[in-house]
Amino acid sequence: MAHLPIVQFEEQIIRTVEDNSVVVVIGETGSGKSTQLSQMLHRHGYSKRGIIGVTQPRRVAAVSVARRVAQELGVKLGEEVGYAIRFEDRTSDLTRIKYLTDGVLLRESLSDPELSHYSVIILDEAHERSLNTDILLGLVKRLTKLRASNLKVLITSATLDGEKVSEFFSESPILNVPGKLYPVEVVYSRERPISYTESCLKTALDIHRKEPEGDVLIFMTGQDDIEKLVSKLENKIRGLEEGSCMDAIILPLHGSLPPEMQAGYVVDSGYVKQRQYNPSTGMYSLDVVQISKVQANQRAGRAGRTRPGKCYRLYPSLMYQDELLDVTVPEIQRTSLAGTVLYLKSLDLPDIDILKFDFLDPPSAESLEDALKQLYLIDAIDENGAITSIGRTMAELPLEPSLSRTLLEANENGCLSQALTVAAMLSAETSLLPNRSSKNNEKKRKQEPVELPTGSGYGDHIQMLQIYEQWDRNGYDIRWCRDTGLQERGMVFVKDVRKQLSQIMQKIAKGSTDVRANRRYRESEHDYRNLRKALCVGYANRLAERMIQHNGYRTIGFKPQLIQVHPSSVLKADDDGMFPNYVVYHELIATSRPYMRNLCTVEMRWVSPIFKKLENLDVSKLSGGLHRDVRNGEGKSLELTKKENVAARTPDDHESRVLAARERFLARKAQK
DNA sequence: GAGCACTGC
Repeated sequence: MAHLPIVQFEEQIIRTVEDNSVVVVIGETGSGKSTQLSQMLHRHGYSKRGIIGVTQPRRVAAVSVARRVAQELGVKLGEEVGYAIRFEDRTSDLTRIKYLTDGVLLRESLSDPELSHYSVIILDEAHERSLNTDILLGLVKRLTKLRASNLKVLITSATLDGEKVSEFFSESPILNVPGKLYPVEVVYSRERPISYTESCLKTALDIHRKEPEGDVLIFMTGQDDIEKLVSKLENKIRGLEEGSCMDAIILPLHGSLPPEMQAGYVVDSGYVKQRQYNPSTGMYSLDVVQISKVQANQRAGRAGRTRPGKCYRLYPSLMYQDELLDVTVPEIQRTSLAGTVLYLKSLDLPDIDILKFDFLDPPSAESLEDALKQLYLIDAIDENGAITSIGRTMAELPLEPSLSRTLLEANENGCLSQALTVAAMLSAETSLLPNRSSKNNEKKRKQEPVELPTGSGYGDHIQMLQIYEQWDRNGYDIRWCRDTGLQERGMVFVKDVRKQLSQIMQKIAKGSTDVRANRRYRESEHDYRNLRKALCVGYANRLAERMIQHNGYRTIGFKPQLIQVHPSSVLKADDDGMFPNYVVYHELIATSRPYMRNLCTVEMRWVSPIFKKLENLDVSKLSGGLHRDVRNGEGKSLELTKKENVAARTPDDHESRVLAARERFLARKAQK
């Protein structure tokens, strides 16, 4: 510990914390800030009146840092030093230093908005600007005013961008702690890369042949490119003259492969694949974009962890200086905010105007209005933007709003156990299903793979339900997952999520519900009608309508977009080559084309309430009066038209009602 | 024959 650079600053740090309620600590990799700050404050008595909480963006970090600190203090993990991550709370009444993911701290603040158990909150790795960290920054800022006398806040960041955070916390002091990196020499390319994979290949081979021995770490944008480069490198290295240079081992490193690597050389392509959300179309896209200067410096830093290193940037230094953004666009500006807005609404902050919530980097008004619109469509807020009792209950569930809403509806519907399974399966996100085209899978397995259910023609949600039920029938045997090619780790995660959701739902429903996974399939229900109905209510903000005489769909409720069924979907066209008229989708994603991923067929008659709601939608009212003064009159006349229309309807004729509502909706759209 | 980068409750 004594060798960590931060230790020599202890006195200065404590003095600054004593005099200020917020302190920004800039410390590069290896400074020891994650393990030492908490211990320093503990030594100086800050853990006497409350817990010292340290947040981390990732679970592994929370666990490993807690373990280290417990070891350094010579205490048993879970006693004075503990951690809390989803599914795992290793703290006790003795705990004085608590490491936790920032998601867990957000959950805690739902039941304890002033975070009164804590005397100190350290937001670690704030430079990563994860969505949860950004929400916490805003909440903690409020707390420093509410609890000025008994709360200390430390924000740590690895970059030199501390001024902005300091400004946000009304000019709080910034402390700089040097890191423990070895020098890294940066080499730029003379020209911009034409094909960055080709440049990677060439540079890696050059390093291998000409530079002294060492490991090479290459930063690329995706699994596909990585796998291609690995096979190309293998071929080239094999082709090199024997004895002309050292042998090389080539290892792919991406999402599904856990280990962290040190390196002597870094090759930085200058690009990253980034996911971003477009609030006007409701669509995500995955784009290869230039990295920021911060990212470039972090990549270079990876060369200097264990000894001096070298970083090859496959782009000219002018491009670094003039084109790369200083910092990465924070996640809060790249994601759908429905969940975030619902969370904030459920906190009942006195300054209710979500559009004016104090974010370090505020998301666009458009993005917030999109979130409000979506929440309105699924009944989480009313037409004035106030949170409903449904919305309150939804916020208690660790799910995105559409799935929370589905669970509540399913609970009314008598199909909760099924909905729990679907919600848990979708929480796993990274595809659990075997990739049919993957050559490896087919070669590896000698015997015929076990056939998986295909959703009975109702789509991917139903397929997920059927798969999980089949696993249940097989006694949750992990070998069954292996035989069917399902992701084993992923399925275990689903089981954990399902258990957690079941417990919360039982609490909400006061224990009167049956959440057993095997409850439904023993009965004779084959059309999954109630479940699909519940999904239609939960996904009211994600509805698509098939175009006439056409197999493409049009999104409803967004700027209309032509979208296709994703090729990975189990939903196939019927015997006439047609898809169903209406579907709800889990996600819109533009890759080579705009696609809907994970869909469920719904019936026309269930869709009419959605059109009705869209018809009544007035975003200016939802956003708590932002434009209310200007549009007041217009809003009133619209109310009248709506009532007349309701009166004129024949209640029985569902189809014509849907069509009429749809027509009005489209007409209104065209007027705008 | 077209594909999903990370992470979290």
